[in-house]
Amino acid sequence: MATASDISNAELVLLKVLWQESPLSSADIVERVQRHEEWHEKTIKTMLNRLVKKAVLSYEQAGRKYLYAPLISQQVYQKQVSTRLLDNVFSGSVSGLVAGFAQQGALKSDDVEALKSLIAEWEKDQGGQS
Amino acid sequence: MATASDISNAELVLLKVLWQESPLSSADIVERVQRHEEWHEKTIKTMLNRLVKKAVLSYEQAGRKYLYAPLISQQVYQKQVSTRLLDNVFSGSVSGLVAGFAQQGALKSDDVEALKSLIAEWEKDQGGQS
DNA sequence: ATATAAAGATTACACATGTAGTCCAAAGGC
DNA sequence: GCCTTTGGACTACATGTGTAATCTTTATAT
Repeated sequence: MATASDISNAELVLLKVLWQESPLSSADIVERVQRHEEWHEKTIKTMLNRLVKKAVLSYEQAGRKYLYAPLISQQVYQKQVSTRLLDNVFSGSVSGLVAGFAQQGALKSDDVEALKSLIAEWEKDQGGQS
Repeated sequence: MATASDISNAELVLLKVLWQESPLSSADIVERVQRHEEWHEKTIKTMLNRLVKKAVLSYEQAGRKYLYAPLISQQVYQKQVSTRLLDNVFSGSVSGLVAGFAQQGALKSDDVEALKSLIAEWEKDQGGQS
């Protein structure tokens, strides 16, 4: 099974494209990737191949082309990498993680509103559950 | 300058030891690392060497030994990796990141209390600044 | 039909990383 | 003083990753 730690930074770029829209042909992927990265077409195709081998992407044949699609969802990926960061670097402390962002001024007012809702949710569950 | 992305997972283990206590001799580092990891002494010494070359660690000579110390603080490291995760995987949305944890039940009541304080701080600053 | 272009498969190569082994010099034990 | 151990330096080697070029098989344009 494909785990997020098997996905390199460069590969993540392709995955992001496919999270936005899939399935896509390699030509489409190349075109979209090249909007932001100066990567050679051959490079991108190599990465597509490796991602298929790693079972991160699937493909279906359409004529003589392949149409690629992600086998791992963005949600699952996000969960995996953020959990690893949390455990590995912040000893499991969510607030420690957020505190860093607060210091850097990375907290936007939208974030704060969303955090308040999350906290309210959490407290409701807590009341119901405990 | 040493940036957090130059530090591999295995190397991070050594760095964590030195964040707890430094400077330490290689023998001490080996001993502490081996409390948790089954790594050969030679392996650990190779990594020490590489970390020095990468300017992640410094050393001072003490007789015929070296005493190693981190050149990057845990705070700076945490900031770098969490910012990279945030930008790269969550498009800069702190609340998106936290929402994932909330779903997984990774939020502890300590975290929630700490988050409330952070929010209160943030709102105070906001009032003063805007 | 033939030459060319396009898709994917295969091969290439340098640098990073995990995982040690070997070499050499200094320190200590006896 | 000689042998063994210990510290660090250097060497080794497989696998992963970034970055393509070449090969092979069609499809297509003329």
